[in-house]
Amino acid sequence: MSARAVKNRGATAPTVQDVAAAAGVSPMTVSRVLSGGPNVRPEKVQAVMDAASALGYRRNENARSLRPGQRTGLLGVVITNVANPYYAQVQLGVEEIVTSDGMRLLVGNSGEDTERERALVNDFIGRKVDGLIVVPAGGDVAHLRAATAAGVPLVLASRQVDGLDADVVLVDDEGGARDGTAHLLAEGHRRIAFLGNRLSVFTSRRRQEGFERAHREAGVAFDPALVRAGQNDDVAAHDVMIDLLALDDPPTAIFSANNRNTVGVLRALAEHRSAADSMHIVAFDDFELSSLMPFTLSVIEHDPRELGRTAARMVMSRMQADDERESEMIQLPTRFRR
Amino acid sequence: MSARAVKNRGATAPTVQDVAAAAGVSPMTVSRVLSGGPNVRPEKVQAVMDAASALGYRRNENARSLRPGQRTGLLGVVITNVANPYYAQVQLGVEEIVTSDGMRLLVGNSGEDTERERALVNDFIGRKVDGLIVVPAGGDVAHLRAATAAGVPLVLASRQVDGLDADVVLVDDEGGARDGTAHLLAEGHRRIAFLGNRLSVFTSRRRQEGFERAHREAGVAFDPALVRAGQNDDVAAHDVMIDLLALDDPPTAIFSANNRNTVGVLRALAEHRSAADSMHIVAFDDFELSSLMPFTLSVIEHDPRELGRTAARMVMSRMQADDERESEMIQLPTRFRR
DNA sequence: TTGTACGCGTTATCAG
DNA sequence: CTGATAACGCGTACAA
Repeated sequence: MSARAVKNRGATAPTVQDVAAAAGVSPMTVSRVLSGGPNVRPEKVQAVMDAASALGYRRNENARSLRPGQRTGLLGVVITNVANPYYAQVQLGVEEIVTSDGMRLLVGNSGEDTERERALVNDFIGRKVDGLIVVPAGGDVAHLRAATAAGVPLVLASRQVDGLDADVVLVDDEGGARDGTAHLLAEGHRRIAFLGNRLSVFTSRRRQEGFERAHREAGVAFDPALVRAGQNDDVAAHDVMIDLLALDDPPTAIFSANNRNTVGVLRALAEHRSAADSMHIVAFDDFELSSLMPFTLSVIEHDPRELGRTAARMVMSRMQADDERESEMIQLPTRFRR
Repeated sequence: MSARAVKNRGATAPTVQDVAAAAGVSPMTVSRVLSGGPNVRPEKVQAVMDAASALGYRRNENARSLRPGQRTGLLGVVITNVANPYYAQVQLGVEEIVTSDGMRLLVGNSGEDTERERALVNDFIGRKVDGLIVVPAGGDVAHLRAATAAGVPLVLASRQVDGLDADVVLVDDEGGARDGTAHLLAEGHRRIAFLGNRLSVFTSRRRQEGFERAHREAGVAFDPALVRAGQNDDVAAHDVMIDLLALDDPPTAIFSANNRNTVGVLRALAEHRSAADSMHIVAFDDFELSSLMPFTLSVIEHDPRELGRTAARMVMSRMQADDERESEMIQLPTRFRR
């Protein structure tokens, strides 16, 4: 059978009208049957079912959602970086929850770009999503405020945004970073480098605060020259790490604030085995096979999938028409693993 | 400002009508302006723009797509496992291409379950996606055939399906597996274990064929007791690997057919350091930090993101109304890295 | 250059 | 229990 034989490009999809005609009933009866509506004679139900499957009828969800009071069953998810395994897990957690209600995911990648995030959010609103889960890139939040104003339930994931009243689910960034740093300090390290994203990224700021708090609590001053915030990917982190190793007085331990930085740090250390042997690394975000790494590596674990699930539950609970609760904040725990 | 103050749950979103009224023109003029249509007096254009932004108007894409000849701008993507970093990359590649045309991704996770795949595909068709990219779970393909019959361009990614006439983009599974296995044989290994997914999974079958071909070409018989196909995740692979290590005559090398099995293999070897030291592992699918693993590990690399890009290009080129080409198959190369 | 009328596919309402 | 009618928001065809 050739491609041509089975294609059907021009053919318009069958509609309720077609099914109705084939079943010898009115479109309304078809609609009733397919929506599981009551009060239809069994024989007609059968006729409709037969006609529908014979014609390969599938309800046009877009037309359906046009009617007032109908949901689209779409959830918009805007993520800063889908390729980051961490966020892939978040996406999976979200899907896991909403799929049981027959909802579908409209997924967009912002690439940490506020402008792209704005475009995605606006597009999703235009597609009448029933809710939005956003990992905000930061910067201007007018589009997020607009979403809320448009009555679309919004949940922020991983990152909080100033001046925006919305539900948010976070990881205990500061506490986790504090614990990890405290561990290094307790081991006697006094020159601990910090590698993280730029300070405008919520999680990085919080993790840096935890790093600083641990120092304060231990009564140890940290060297600002060892604090490097601004690496968005592993390549940049690698270069910064090489820099640090070249210092006259290099760090004896590393605190890496996220998995992109960790990858760069480890790659750099692999090129400097001698330095690596005495180096203790504490990494925020666990990653697959981290325990097999040939380094002294401890991780601050947390559960991205659970974060996705939590965000999904929050947004779904907001979809109740009569929901009027104040916005809430949920913080998920971290766990230090030596 | 409290949550309540800014929410607007009941308010219906502004429509062309509202914008028209505010701008003092007819709805048609609004539509023209927003679609970039020609022949509208500049002052009215301005009035419409102002009114639209003042009201926070966003075109209802669902209503728009209802009109004949209009696209939804949606692309359905069905993946077997979003949490697998490999497929996360595929998703990213797809998005990268289609986003430049303003298209959005409807993403679903089938979890290797044909039934869930069917539900997703049917739902996506009902949402009038302009195209579909599916990593098929295998088994019954009636729903995929139905998609094609409904005129929805379909591209299979990673895996081929028998008896279905559709575009497909694959990795050179057999060639890659053959190369990797040949390398082990050339090194003198004679007892090479194979760990892969169940045989009904297209890629695993092809990779196993490559494994066997390399043996035939080298004139070496492989021990069927060392061929273990059926592990879907790293836990199962770990257990199988432990089994293999316990054999009286254990393998001296491992061929792992995918990244899930590789993770399990490495975890098991980490528990048996002595066995690990003499073991050479060849793994299909590269993974982050693979080069830092404290094992003799070679990988068969390929580019999942490029696979996603290719699939996206294929499906987009099929969206031309007059497309009548026969379906095609593109196979992406692999590269062996010692 | 601008406006009116209609229909896309669906379902709520109401009459029968 | 069933069907006719209308309307959801938008864009095309046609009229002005």
